[in-house]
Amino acid sequence: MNKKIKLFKALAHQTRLQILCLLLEGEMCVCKIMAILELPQSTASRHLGILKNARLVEDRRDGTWAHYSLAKGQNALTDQLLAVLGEHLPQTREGVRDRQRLLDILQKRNCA
Amino acid sequence: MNKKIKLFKALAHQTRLQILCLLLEGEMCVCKIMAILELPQSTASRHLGILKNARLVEDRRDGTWAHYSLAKGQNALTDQLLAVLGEHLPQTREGVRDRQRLLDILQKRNCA
DNA sequence: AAACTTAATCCGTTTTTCCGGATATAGCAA
DNA sequence: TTGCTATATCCGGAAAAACGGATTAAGTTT
Repeated sequence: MNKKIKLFKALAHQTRLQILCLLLEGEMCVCKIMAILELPQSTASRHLGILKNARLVEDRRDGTWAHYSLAKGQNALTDQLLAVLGEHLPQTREGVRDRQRLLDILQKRNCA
Repeated sequence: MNKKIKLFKALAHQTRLQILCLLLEGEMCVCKIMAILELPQSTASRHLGILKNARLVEDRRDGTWAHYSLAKGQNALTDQLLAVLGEHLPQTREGVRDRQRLLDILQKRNCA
């Protein structure tokens, strides 16, 4: 499929925008994203796969863990879109709520 | 539906990106878009309706004609996205081809 | 090795989107 | 009025996307 279309299709889903919004805070593993967004494991993994396939995120493997982060600096269009999203997503209702849940989970687990 | 999601869903289709790319050249009526993109009338109208519903374009009526144009200055997110698109779409293979077809049609019809 | 953990993929089902001919609406022209 | 043009909407079917439990794969721990 056309690269640009794949990119915009990847952005056209509530859950995936929420994942990108979380990743604005930094690298995150699949299990944390599942916990914060209350997603079944297969659903979280599938959405991350779509984002990765669209080159919006990239993953780093560490044993059984997969850490995802925003794919900045790879492509001008992607960078510009991520910048625009970074300006608007955190303000949304979902953005604020999800960031609070991230804090809650970090506290409970007592880790960075 | 969520406003932002509707916006990104509207962008997630090849034909609609082509329409936006054409509108970067200025206001355009439905029949010209049909002709350039070789779309059935109902298909062209439907895609324009989706773009309008997402507040990416707006229409101006003049008798039986409907003239569509980019909806700039209405919303910060939309403006930023249109700016990004304006920077990237015209360079694409489809963008170049469609602009040429626009010129061809303007010549044939011998009008501005 | 056996048990456990993390994550990707598979698969059948549901939901959403897309398509375009047919129809409806409204303005214009003869 | 009658006919013509431009556009929107309707409708039934096709295609694509999303869903989540089940399975698989790979790494870790005991």
